[in-house]
Amino acid sequence: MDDQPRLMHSSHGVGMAGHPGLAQHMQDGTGGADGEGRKQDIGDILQQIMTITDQSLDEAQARKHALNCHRMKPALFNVLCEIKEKTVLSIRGAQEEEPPDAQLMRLDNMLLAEGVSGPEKGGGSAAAAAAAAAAGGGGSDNSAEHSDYRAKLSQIRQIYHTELEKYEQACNEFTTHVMNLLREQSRTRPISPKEIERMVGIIHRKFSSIQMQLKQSTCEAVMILRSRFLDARRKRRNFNKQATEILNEYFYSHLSNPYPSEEAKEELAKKCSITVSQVSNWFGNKRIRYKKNIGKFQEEANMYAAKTAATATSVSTHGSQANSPSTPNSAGSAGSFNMNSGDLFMSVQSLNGDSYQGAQVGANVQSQVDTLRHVISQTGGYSESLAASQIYSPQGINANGGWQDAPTPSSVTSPTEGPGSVHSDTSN
DNA sequence: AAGCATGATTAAGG
DNA sequence: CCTTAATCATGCTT
Repeated sequence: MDDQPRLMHSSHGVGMAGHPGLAQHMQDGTGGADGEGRKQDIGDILQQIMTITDQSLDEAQARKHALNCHRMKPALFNVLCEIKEKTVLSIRGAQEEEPPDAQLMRLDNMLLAEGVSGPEKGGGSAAAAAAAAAAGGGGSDNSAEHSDYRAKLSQIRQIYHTELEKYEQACNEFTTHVMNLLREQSRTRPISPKEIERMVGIIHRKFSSIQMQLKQSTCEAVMILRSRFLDARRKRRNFNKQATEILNEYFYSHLSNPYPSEEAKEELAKKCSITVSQVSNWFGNKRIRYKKNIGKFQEEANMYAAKTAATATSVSTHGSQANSPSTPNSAGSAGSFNMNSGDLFMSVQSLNGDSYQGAQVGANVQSQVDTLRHVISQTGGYSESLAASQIYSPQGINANGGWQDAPTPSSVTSPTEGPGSVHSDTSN
């Protein structure tokens, strides 16, 4: 429409030069009395049709008008109608229904599942959650990566929607345009509503194939984003120091049974701002690595044991005020434990042997026991290596490597080499 | 760059 | 589904 002037301008001269006087000839309507004349007339018309593309628009318009006014027109129209009647059946038979495209359905489903084509705002976060669930295990991850992912997804979503809208609009425009054309043409040639319908169908199909491309590329983009997101998850980042501290604290204060319950995991996860599955991972790794090389973790164990022991004792002595993570005087308390480590060890043993199976109170006691034992082992390590090794070996880990069904600590194993060979690496 | 530390993943077992 | 044990892949330190 916009380029009408351009078209007119460019082809004006050609049209006029190419067919001088044709219109005038038409309008004159030469004598229809004899067959010769009629034949020639039709020949002219055909010629005109064949060369119609060479004409400029206004010229064509004029011609069209002339044609409409031509006295032969109704007859010609009728003939065309007859021909049409005969052919329309075959046309209709050729193009009927189309099976719902499986590919398109897949794409639609995926886009819906990704939240790209779903409802407005909730879609993005839902997709992120879905991705998280697919990636990890469950639970909502609360991190920057997520928001990043979500932002990118919504960006994709936005592009998708604007493009889709554009296509839809273009499709509608084109359809109405074609329909107008057809309607106009229906004055000159027979066009049934069915035909228009069919045309519209064709247009829609064409556009929907374009839309499918859009959907496909959107899907691809989402997949890429997602895989990158998953890679980013796989690409580990160390937990921050505080989180590690909390986890270690729990681990070493539950050393005889370092299997946090679901609730405990949740709480740890919350405290460390990581997911529950990350907590599980951490404990899994920690257990296995600790068990594999207890000696290596000795120092760490002592540290955390002393720390929690200090807080624990401060709790038990001072009653309520407890949770200052910065333990006041870990060294001092360790020193004081050093004095009567033997007694404590005895009591620890008896406690450990009797009371920790199952009950919550037992577990509580047990954690204290663990803590104390660590402190003892630490002090023992400093004073006498043999005691330390004896104390250390029965950490609930039996010879088989089991943690739960550890035998009573009194059955101290330890041919010199056990995990208890502390003296060598405490200096490290 | 090498080597260790560490979070995540996977296979196997219960 | 949870655990262990092995392994991967990366981060950090040396």
